[in-house]
Parts: sequence; C-alpha cells; structure tokens
Amino acid sequence: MKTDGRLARMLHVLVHMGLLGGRETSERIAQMLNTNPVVVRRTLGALREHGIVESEGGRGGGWKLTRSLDQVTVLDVQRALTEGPILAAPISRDHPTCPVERASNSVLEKAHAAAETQLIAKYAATTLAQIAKDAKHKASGTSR
Amino acid sequence: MKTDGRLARMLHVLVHMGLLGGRETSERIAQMLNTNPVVVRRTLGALREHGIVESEGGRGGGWKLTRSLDQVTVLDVQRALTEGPILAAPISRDHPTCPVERASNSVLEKAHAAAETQLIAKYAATTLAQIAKDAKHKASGTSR
DNA sequence: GATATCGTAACCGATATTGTTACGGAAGGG
DNA sequence: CCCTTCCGTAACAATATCGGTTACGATATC
Repeated sequence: MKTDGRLARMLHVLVHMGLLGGRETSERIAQMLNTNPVVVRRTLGALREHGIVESEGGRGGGWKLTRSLDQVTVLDVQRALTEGPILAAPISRDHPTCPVERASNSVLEKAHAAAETQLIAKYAATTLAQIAKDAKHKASGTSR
Repeated sequence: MKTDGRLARMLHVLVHMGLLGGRETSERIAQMLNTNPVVVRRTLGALREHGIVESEGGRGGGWKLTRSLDQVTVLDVQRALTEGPILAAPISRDHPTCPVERASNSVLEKAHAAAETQLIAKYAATTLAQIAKDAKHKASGTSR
C-alpha cells in the first residue's frame, strides 16, 4: 500500500523552517519536498488551523513557525494532520451481530490500541528540536 | 482510508470452521462473510500456501483447517496474508540525502518499530481457540 | 496598477482491496 | 461416459486516498 507521506514531509519541512528562522514561500518549500506549491499549501494549511504555522499572502508573504522547534512534538504535527486514531484496527463488519466476528474484532482492536499507545508515547516524546539535533549529527559524524 | 479487512475476515471464518469441525465450501464461507466465493478462494488460498488450511476440489470438496484452533495464532494468519511489516512507517523519500529528512524518517521508523513490536506480541499471544472462547462468552453472558 | 503570494476548486493518475463475471480443471455419482 | 459439484484463476469495474497539476481568485506590497 502506498503510505501517507504527509507527516514525514511536514517534519522535514518544519525542521528546515526552524533552522532557517525566517519566512518561506510555498515555492521554496515545494523544492525542499520535491513537489509543487499547491501540495504544500494544502498540507501546511492543516498545520495552520492548529496554530503550528502561520501564513501571509501578498508580496513578501509565506509561511512561518509560530513556536520554536523545542515546543512542537511529532504528535502535535500528527494531530494537526488527521484527527482520530493513527492506526486503524482492520476490523470486519460483515455480520455485526455474529459473536465470532465480534470476538475477532475485539482482539484486533485491543492489539491495535496497545500499539497506538506505544506510538503516541514515542511521538509525544520527540520534539522537532531533537530531530534538528539528530540531523546535525548525521550531517557530520557517523550516521549512528 | 479503507482498511484491509482480510485479517479480521480470516479470523472470523477460521474460528467458525474450527467450531463446525468439518469441511466447508467456498459458497458457505462466502455467506458467513457476506461476500462471494471468489473472494473466499483468493484469501483462503494465501492461508493454504502457509499450511493453515487445505482445499479439495470436486464433489464433496471444500476447505478444512489443518490444525486445531489452539495451534493457530493471529500472527500466523497475518503472516500468511502479507509478508513484511504490518505497520509501514510513513516515511518520505523526497531528498534521500538530506540529513533532515533522514533524521525525520529515522524517528518515525523507530516509533513504528516499537508499535509493531507491541502489535506482534499481542498477535502472537492470541490463538484462535481464545477467540472462540470469547465468542461463546459474548453469546451468553455480558459482553465484557 | 503590477507583481508576488496564498486559497481553493477541479481533475487525473497511481495503488490496494473488494466485488463480479467468466471459463477451465478436477473429483466423484449415476 | 456424462453430469454435477467443487476449486483455480484471469479479467475487469467500483471504491477510496494521496499526490500531482492546472486554473483562477483574493490579498498584500511595491
């Protein structure tokens, strides 16, 4: 399945924006992401609605972070992109009243809930500042 | 996104097959899953290749479990359906040499690996026999 | 007013699962 | 033998999501 690359792209570009410090246009950001400005506006628009970035139109406009990198977690970005569970439990709804189907779904839901808890903990514990620091390490020293 | 319901469907039908004990045709299984026989053959075919069920053609043919319910785990079924990771890390590949992209991807990969570990542990710890037992509970007493 | 930007709608393309039709092969009953 | 009951498989449409692209309007600065 084609994976949804929006979270990774947003982390990538937010860190760049934080390191550059100023305002960036959709055009420049699109080059960072190897895509085009409309995709950038679409995706950054979701972050704007959650107060992570702000935009200004007109000449000299563009996108800017509203907080410093150490005040944005991966989870913040994820929540801005999509509401609800990150990992959808792959349940079936063929015979909703069948006890066997209900028991199967229940097992899957609990397992995925545990995995999601793990995922959220990691996302919440990682700030963009840490990613920026890792990137500097990778750029110079050994990559692990 | 539309979730992949194959795992849930296979758990559902395998438990039914185990409880019924005999051989079932694709037609009857399709009725259990509220679908049609071709879908059943397609999906059960993957389980056959991994030795979980066996099939026979011709009159009196059909599908049968090769092991008892307590000897098949959810993980076995998952592995039969798809190889590789269950949770794909949603990484980006826009600029593979960019240290910032690499650092972002690395964070996501580690978080998803932790979540997948959790998921696999749950899948491996649950047998179809346990699901069958849960289903009997649900059918009679309170649902939890 | 000209120019640089964002905002947004509309559409196509790629991908994965599901549903469906169609046809062929195999096993067993009469 | 032929017929019925099965599975095996190919081929195609439908659906849903994300990504890419074009087009046009709104807005802020020069």
